[in-house]
Amino acid sequence: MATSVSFDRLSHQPAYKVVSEKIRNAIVSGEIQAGDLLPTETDLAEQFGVTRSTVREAIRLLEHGGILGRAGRKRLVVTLPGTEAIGRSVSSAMLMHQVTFEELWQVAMGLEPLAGKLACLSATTEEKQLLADNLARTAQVMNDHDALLEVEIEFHNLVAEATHNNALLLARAPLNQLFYPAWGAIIRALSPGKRILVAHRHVYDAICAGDQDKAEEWMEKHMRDFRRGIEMGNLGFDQPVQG
Amino acid sequence: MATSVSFDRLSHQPAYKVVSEKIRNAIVSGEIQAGDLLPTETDLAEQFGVTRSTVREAIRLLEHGGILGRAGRKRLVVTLPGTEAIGRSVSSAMLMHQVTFEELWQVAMGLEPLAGKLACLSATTEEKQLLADNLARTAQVMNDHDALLEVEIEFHNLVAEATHNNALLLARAPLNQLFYPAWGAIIRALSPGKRILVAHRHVYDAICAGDQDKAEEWMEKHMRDFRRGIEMGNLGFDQPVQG
DNA sequence: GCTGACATATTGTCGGACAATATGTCAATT
DNA sequence: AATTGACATATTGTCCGACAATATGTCAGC
Repeated sequence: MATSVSFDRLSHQPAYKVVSEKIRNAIVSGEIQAGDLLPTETDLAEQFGVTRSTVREAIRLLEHGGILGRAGRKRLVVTLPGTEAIGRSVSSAMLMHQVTFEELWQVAMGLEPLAGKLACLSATTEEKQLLADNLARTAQVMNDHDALLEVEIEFHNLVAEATHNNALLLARAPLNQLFYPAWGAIIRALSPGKRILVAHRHVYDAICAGDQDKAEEWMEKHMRDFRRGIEMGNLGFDQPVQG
Repeated sequence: MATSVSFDRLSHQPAYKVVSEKIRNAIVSGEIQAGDLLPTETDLAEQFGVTRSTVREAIRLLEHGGILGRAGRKRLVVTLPGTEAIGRSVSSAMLMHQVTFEELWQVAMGLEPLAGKLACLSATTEEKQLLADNLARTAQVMNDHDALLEVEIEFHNLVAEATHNNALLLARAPLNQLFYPAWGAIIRALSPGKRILVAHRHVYDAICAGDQDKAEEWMEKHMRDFRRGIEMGNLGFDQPVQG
């Protein structure tokens, strides 16, 4: 017979990918710190023994993940991928997967109450103050739909940040992004300023009092309101979210 | 006075970014379906009126997000970014943010029990069968650490898939990836095969019975075991996760 | 010390070139 | 008829060199 030996499928990775991986490793392993400037393209090209074009392609590969950013729109800088970068890429994936409001909401029901609960444990006085400021502004703009949307989103972000849990922040970033337009539609359709303010106030009180159960419970109520809002506004709860 | 008019800060986006955005839009908006072949680089260059190098950089930008993949290592194909692609990019972000086990675990405590609960509503008989198969294999390999790790991870993935909630799948992908090594360490240190099997079995039973509360509860117990494992194994519960 | 002029460095874009490899075509062979 | 082989073609990966636009640094002059 002929097939006595079998060979591994040899993987001829393109150079730009190899270069990209090397740079990524140097970054993730901490060899290059966040905030450091990357060597110039010409330098990198020399070091790796490839052309500048190849280096450029490698860099683009990393740039989108938010690992690399520009400092003053020239030199590239190693950056911590923030929630925006992650939110963008994951939420566009969700869009392509035709995720429905219901699916999004279910995940948010897992994460937002959790955020409220955890915030009770770790919110600093500064963060509590920011929440208080937010509440005050909410009370003022209750009838201005656009402004209300802003403070509503901000409130949830503040609570999430108060958890000091980066994993949570990154996980909920895409949800945030996708809910944005939906919240806007609900607010315009139902003017739920009052209900929002009440729920937020309870969550805030709970956080200040360190009452985890109450924070969790009111966050949950708040999210259920959101769901009812979509249903009542006939915004298509089982429809794919729109970008 | 001089400042009667004010000019917008003109944003001179580099061409490769513009091209990348245009392609991305065409994809996300559904103008190009997943599975479609992208035009060749030369074509794109002509259409956009730029050089091939520029097009290539634009493509690299999208390639990393998993939106574009290769068909047979030549032509580029529009692809749905799967959980692997998302998992990779988000988990590397979490690594850079020095996320601790505790933070990860907290998020998992929000998502895994939720997955169990939702799976009760939507698991098909096929999926239940897959879970049953997994349980059978788990019983067999209980003392083989590597194999046990595999089936353990698989079980959680199967439950998550049984929810048919893409948002949930994408959100938990990075956690999965980061827990992997930790699970391995726990299993090697404590040989918790028995406890794992018991918990899995209860979750499975609950899913088959459609008992949401029970599924949620046992998933929670299972995750608490995981936490105790890290603590008992002295694996540094408040330490940053290692890649 | 600040300003402005100037040199320099770095990125963004272009154009062309070539090797390696898939893909398609078509005749020759069995 | 199906397979094989030879050949032309298309497409990607990589290289080179070039230039414009723009930050950045330097240094004289006020």
